[in-house]
Amino acid sequence: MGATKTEHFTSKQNAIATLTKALGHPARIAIIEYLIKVDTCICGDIVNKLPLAQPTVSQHLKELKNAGLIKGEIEGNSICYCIDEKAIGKLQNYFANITIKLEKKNNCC
Amino acid sequence: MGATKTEHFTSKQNAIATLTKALGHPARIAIIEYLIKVDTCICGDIVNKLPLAQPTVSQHLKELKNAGLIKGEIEGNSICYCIDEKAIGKLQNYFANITIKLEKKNNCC
DNA sequence: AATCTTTATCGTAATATTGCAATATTAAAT
DNA sequence: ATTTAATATTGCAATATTACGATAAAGATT
Repeated sequence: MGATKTEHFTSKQNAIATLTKALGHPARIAIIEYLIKVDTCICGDIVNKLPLAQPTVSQHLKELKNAGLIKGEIEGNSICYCIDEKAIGKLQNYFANITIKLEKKNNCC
Repeated sequence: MGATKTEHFTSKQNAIATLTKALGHPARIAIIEYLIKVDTCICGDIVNKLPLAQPTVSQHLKELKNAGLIKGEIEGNSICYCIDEKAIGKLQNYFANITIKLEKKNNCC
């Protein structure tokens, strides 16, 4: 095997898993953090900021985009990638909700 | 290759990526949600609640535990797994922080 | 138009993940 | 002491991910 059995889970569960999976790599966390740090969205130097080869960075960006975490357009020979607030919002909401539920719960461990 | 170059990223970035990676699978999301739903922590029937074979569930539980998202002990022939609030707290904090930073930022896309 | 600069894609090797059958383990129940 | 019931481990096949060199694409610069 090796393929995730997504069809057996709810669409909500798959949606969250898609987002968390996309963030499940330090390079992609670093990309997100860099996008937050820079003032504008134009960040053509993102490759130089990461300890990875250019094709690798490009691939990570693609995965973040596929997951809906970043949006952006190619602008000439530079690029404009931004964080998609909606995706981050979903995650924030999800974990805030879990936290609330955990507070009401009596964990034995 | 195929191995993540963790050594090139900060320990904070790796820490978050470890947590998100562990949640990057719908089965593990489903496990977390089930642990929240059940009243007590004793949830020996978790295998029956998931559309996966017992060894697969066991493996997912192990990964969640390795990532620090759940804690628990074996109690005889049943098991007591709980969510580790600290790990969820870290994630909640992380995304809440990003949300705040994004609000202050002017995204162009 | 030729060159430069930047990002994307292709191809591929190394490694990791997913899933499960078979088996082991471990403690409770009989 | 056996059996039962539940979880863990092992081994393995299928698939996915990670990383990068080589190359392509596409607009900017000269």
